[in-house]
Amino acid sequence: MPSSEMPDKSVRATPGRAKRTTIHEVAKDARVSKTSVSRYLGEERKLLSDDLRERIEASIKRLGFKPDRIASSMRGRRTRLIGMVVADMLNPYTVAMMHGAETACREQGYSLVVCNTDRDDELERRHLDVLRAYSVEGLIVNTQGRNVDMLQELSNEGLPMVMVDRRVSELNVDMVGLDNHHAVSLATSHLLDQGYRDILLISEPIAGISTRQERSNGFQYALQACQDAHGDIIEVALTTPDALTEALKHFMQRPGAGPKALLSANGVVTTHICHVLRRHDSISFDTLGLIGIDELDWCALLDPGISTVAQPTQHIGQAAVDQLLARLSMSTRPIQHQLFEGSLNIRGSTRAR
Amino acid sequence: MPSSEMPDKSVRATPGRAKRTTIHEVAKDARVSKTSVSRYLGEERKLLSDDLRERIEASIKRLGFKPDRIASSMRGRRTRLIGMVVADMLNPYTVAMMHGAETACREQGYSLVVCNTDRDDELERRHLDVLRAYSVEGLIVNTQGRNVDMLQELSNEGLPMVMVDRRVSELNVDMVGLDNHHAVSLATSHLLDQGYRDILLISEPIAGISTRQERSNGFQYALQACQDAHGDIIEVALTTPDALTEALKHFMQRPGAGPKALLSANGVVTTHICHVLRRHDSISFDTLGLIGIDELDWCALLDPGISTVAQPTQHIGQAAVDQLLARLSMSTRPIQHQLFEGSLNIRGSTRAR
DNA sequence: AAGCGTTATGGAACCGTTCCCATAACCATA
DNA sequence: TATGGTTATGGGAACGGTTCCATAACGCTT
Repeated sequence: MPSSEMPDKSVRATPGRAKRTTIHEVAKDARVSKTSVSRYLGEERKLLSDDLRERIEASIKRLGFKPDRIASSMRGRRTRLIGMVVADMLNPYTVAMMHGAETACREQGYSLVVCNTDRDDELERRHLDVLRAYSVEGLIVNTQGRNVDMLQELSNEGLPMVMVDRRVSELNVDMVGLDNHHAVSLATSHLLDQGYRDILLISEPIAGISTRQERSNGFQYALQACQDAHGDIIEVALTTPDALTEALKHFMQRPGAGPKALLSANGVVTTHICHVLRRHDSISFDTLGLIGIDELDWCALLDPGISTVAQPTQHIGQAAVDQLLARLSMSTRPIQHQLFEGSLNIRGSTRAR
Repeated sequence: MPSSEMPDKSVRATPGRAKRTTIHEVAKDARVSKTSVSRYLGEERKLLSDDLRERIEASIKRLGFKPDRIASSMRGRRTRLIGMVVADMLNPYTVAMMHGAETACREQGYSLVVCNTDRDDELERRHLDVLRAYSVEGLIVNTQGRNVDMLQELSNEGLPMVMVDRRVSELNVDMVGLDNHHAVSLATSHLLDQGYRDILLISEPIAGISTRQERSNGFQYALQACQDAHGDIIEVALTTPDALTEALKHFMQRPGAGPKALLSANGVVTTHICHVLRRHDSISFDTLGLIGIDELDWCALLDPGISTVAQPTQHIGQAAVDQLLARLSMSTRPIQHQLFEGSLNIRGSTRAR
């Protein structure tokens, strides 16, 4: 017998979903129809007579029945899943926001499917595809903003969506984030108050990301309050570490209008700045002020403390979920952009002398 | 007419899942049966003739059809979901591990449903219930270990499961984590090498959590290498901040066998220690050494640098997923505990003088 | 031309729920 | 007793796919 080459397809061992007690078996056990069991499970429980209710309850307990959410979402069309697409899962801001969102979801009976794009557009598309395929009931997006078409389409299909942290102007959906103008003006005026007169805003490449743009604009605006102050903005890609080093060196050497300070546009930038400073001199804020947007675990730790503007990150995540659920139950409500105010934490890094 | 009080049930606006193109419409459009379309989508594509294949492909493109994963998981029984239950989502270790897991999932076509228990047993149970209800194909658990019965049950039902970071001895499932004995011995010998002779291990309450127990045991074992060294272990609940402060004060004042050092059992503890130290003196490691398990963003930053034993956190997350998928395709393979080695980062905080 | 093994295709059952609709049971009113 | 209006219950289609099984179509032998 000639053995024909043929891949063995028989292995396919454990099936994904284990066989469990079904509503049908409960119905049989309780001598009622599956409709009644379904009623018991859902919001129509009050329609049932005491008799049926008790029998069903007993059977469910005896058989250890747990309803299958997947099956129920088939006809019922409610997956109770919320999708979340984030650009950078390792960013402390993102983490705290996720945490707030997860908590809010749980409290409302939803679960969160988290997707990380690592700032990759193609990955973002793929993730959106997947989330659509799972019929998530809503989408929280922290997007790079280069897949507007796709997001637009999803939104048009009726998928509730809320942008978080960043807004995409073409996208006509709810948004939750920081009042960047206020935050940056808080930071800038503080620096000016402390006597700094030559200020450098360090941002990641703006590249159409609203948050960065707004912080940049806000900075320029806030500077105008002080005639004799000079401000500059520099965009550095953190992927090329030397860029930041060079930028800082250049800033320090350049003759300025007065005491120098850095304004870091976000937490990741702050971290990088500190690493660069540490690598060259040991960190001292006698000759160079520093304030950053985003509070980090260690800002109070690094002697003499780094001043920050803190975002209410967990609230933001929570608010995103709230918005989503609000829209879910009232799709016609007006589009809403919900901005939170940052709060200033003054520490040693901005006590000029 | 007496108006009877009655809640308005009619609002129930947008349904969760939008109406989309179905396999049935594609079939009609391509003049084939839905079976053929299903074949095209699945792994039986090679069974189709070129003619059909092309027609189906064209129709799918024209109609913009995207298969519904929920529906396909009904009969097909593969949800392509992985559930992950973590004790503390804000812990940097957890975050990095999640990141590794998310990446691995995506690469294998799975999605991750993340649940945070905030170290609450009841919440853990609820989350497990939910994940079961979604028929996740596998479970990654970073558990408090007080719901063994439930985890056991899930595992018995055939749900592949892998514990991460912490092991629960009663649970006969795969595990991925750090070689704690090695890590702690790395740290301890380093301290001894540097001449520290009075060492305090600071841990969160052991409370049956394997990782903490192992680090504690490993510490005691490693100490034996040095006759004239003295070691102590203290468990502090970080929820009562003064406990740690008191413990440190007591340790510092007590007469010791020689130079004193702290060994922090994990990153969260390290953070707390630094905060306490900073609040009292300014941090200086001249009179007190410090090394921590878990590398943190800022350990290199805090002058003169905090020594650590770093875990390959992302690898751990990735390995957890790998294990899960391996078991998914071969349920009979032997239980495996996969331990990674930590790596020592020597910095100024352990250069005794 | 009949018989047989392959390959390509379709029909229909099925997965575990929800929901629409029909109907039985009951009470009140005419 | 007939009529009508509730209320409690069940039957079965539906959801959007997958999979089992039957069969048509096609060579290839004999």
